[in-house]
Amino acid sequence: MTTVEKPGSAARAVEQLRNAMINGELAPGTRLSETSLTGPLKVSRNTLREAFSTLIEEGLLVRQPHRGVFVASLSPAQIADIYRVRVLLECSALSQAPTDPPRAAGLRTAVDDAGRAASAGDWRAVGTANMHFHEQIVALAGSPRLDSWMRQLTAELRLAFVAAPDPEALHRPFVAMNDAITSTYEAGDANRAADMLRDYLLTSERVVLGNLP
Amino acid sequence: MTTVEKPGSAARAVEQLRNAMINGELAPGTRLSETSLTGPLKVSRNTLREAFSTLIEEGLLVRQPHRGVFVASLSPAQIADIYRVRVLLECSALSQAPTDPPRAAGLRTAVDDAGRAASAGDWRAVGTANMHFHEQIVALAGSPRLDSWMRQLTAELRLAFVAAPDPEALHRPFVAMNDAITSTYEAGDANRAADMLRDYLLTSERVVLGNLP
DNA sequence: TAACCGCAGATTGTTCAACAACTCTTGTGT
DNA sequence: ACACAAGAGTTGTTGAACAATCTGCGGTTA
Repeated sequence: MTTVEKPGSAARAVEQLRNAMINGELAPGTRLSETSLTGPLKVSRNTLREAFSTLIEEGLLVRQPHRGVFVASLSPAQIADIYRVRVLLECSALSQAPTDPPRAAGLRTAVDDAGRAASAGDWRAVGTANMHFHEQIVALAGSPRLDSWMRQLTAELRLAFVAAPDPEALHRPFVAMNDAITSTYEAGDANRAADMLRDYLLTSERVVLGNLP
Repeated sequence: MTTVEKPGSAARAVEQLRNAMINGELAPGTRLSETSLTGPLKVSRNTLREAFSTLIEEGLLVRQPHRGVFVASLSPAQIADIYRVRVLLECSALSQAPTDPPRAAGLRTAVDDAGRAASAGDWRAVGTANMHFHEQIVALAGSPRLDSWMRQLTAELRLAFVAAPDPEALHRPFVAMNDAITSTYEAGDANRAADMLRDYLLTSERVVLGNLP
């Protein structure tokens, strides 16, 4: 007996808002008026506020009391903090992970997805696949909690991506690196793969900070 | 001009519920009926639901759709996961932290608080001080995000504490270890302190798992 | 002119009442 | 004993209302 996963109005509103932010339709800093969103989303103000609450907890929205909720915009310091945490989580997960084919499969499919999207020139899809790749790295640790936190990190980072003027420069360089890291891990040298990943992340941080508006 | 931090009804309800859970007045597994809580908390159902949302995101409550919200009860697997993450976060933060007196001060005050509470026989306060000690360890990393996550971990762990039959056995052994770890860190040997901390945590995990109801 | 003040107008925070959708229990029939 | 339908109770969602707070505009004063 499989649970049917009925969405529910609030969950649907959360999903729509999250997608709108990730797709760049809601730029960081945008103010989300309660009354003017009840129409398009077809939900009541109370339900909308509940949706806001969960997105605020996820860090995608920010509430300024009595002024409204805004799409979060990451400061350089916050981005640096995210990368500090990423280095910690991802390198630990990768270096301590035993090398076994089933676990490597998740990495490989993410790498392939990124390659296909890059060939098609769809840089937003490349970004999505890249983030999925890093989520798979953390998944090597086998901790549901770390998985959840990592998803939150990637979601917030995408807010910085959509604000960037040059998506190709942001995602192009890392497709090959993903491949190299995965190959090294598949070859059994997890520690060397973790070292490559650390350099990767420091480079990525510079690129992202350099692409801020 | 300092912001006055007006609580707001929702935030006040969150605070009351959280305290009630940490103090053991709401045992894990308890069902929280919406209608029967609007009275004591003096808030409307909608506001109460907003409070539930934040506590659910914090992991202290669990929602079963159309059935209600329940005080979270940690399974042994979840506790093991929490400790896996704690080892990762705390040991990393401690080993990579430079030794300087202002940072050590936070640790030392938490240790002293625990010692005083232990002398007074107030084991719940000892547990609180212990958790504060570990939050201070993570604070050595200087990452607001890790601080936030660590607070969440300690809050959830307290749910396991209140369900334990013997609080003294749960907290007594670790006061001295806190002191030893802090002294080692103050002496400049952060790596050795991190090793001690790892053993500490593995011991603590066994104690907590052994004290499950 | 420029700075300050106060007053509408709009928006958020919170409450209340109602109804739909769903779950659990109870009682009935076979 | 088992299946099933009716009922009661709870959650999910909506809409309207009011208080508290912020914003922007216009007027006053130096």
